[in-house]
Amino acid sequence: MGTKGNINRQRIVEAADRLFYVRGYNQTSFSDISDATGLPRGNFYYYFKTKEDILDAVVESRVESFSQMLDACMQATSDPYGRLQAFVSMPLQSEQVLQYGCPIGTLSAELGKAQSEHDSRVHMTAVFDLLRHWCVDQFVALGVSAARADQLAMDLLARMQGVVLLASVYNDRAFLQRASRDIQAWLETVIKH
Amino acid sequence: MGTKGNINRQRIVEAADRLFYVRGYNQTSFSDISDATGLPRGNFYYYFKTKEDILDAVVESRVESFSQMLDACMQATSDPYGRLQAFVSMPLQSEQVLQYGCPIGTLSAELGKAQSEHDSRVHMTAVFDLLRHWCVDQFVALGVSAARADQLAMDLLARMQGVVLLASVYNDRAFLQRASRDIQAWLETVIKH
DNA sequence: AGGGGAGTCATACGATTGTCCAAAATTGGC
DNA sequence: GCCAATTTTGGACAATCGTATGACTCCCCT
Repeated sequence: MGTKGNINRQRIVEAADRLFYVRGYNQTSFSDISDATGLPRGNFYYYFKTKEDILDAVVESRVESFSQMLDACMQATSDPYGRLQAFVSMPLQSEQVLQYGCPIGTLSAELGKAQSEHDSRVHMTAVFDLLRHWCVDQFVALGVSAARADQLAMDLLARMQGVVLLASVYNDRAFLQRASRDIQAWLETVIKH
Repeated sequence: MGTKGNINRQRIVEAADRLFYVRGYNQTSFSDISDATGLPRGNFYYYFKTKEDILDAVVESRVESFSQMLDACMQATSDPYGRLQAFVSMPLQSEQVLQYGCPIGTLSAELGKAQSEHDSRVHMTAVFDLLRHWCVDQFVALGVSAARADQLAMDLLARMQGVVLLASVYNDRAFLQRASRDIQAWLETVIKH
């Protein structure tokens, strides 16, 4: 197993991840990734047979990235309510969210459009499922029933997605902060049911 | 002024509108619009100098379309609260929302990505501004202060966007219906402040 | 030390992209 | 029914897209 090989593969995935986020998947060409990495285009096909394979690797990378962030929320406190609070405040700590929106939401919206063949929606539900199940776990730990916990998790994700979308459309940092506080306040009222 | 000219121009805009919604702006080619309309590609450039000009016309068309829908909400009842309820239930009546998401939200997410030159974000804020100001008017008519009305309008739009996004990601009609009812319930608690 | 696989690189392919143009066809005013 | 303006048409354009290939270099293993 080549050690340098995985290094280049990782560089490709990292550059593609950033470019897919900033410019979108369809608007990112192999030349763009080539320019960003310094690697010739022909080299990509040693690691990935097709562009969609790169997308798969990027999605996998984002799953890993969000998984680490959830771990950080877990280690912040042992209180499930505090963990959810930390989760809600997470978009506030990203500088790029206001410019390019949510990495999951915008990519899902893009891949939700009709392609020629593959229905890529399956990919992004994986990332959303990660967050969804984690939220369900927190709500269940707070004594909520499983069915109700799933409803609350969906509501929470929907509210965060909507807030980030509108904040990025209007480039409105103040709204992002205020709406995040409102979500946290809503969480508080929901817990003491 | 040619009468047939405007007919063809309208056909182009209608086909582009549908294709931009179903397949996305960047993924829609001139050939696609040509196939959908039966008009040769060369004819497009008599009415539009560039592809972005077609996008402008499509956005203008969507503004008109949403404006008519708001008028329908206005004529449904004279009660501002009932009008807002009708507005919230609007995504429920669209069959395609579950498949392709919100026509405004998804296009905004796509155009919010970094292009080479033009910052097209200005276009979509126009459509969101239409809904935003209309909601503000309804809240003000209910006796809410202007500043608070704008906050409520942003909250309402954000919640609807988030619900539609997650519902389309999971293709979950039941969630779309339940979450819409929750938004309407939230509206009720907000009004009697 | 040299054979072989892992990894790199330049180049090229056919298809498609947005753009443009110069005729042909159509139209309306007189 | 003629002429000028408007509209239509089909093809050509340079560029770029994702894909593919084959020769090249490097390094490890026996």
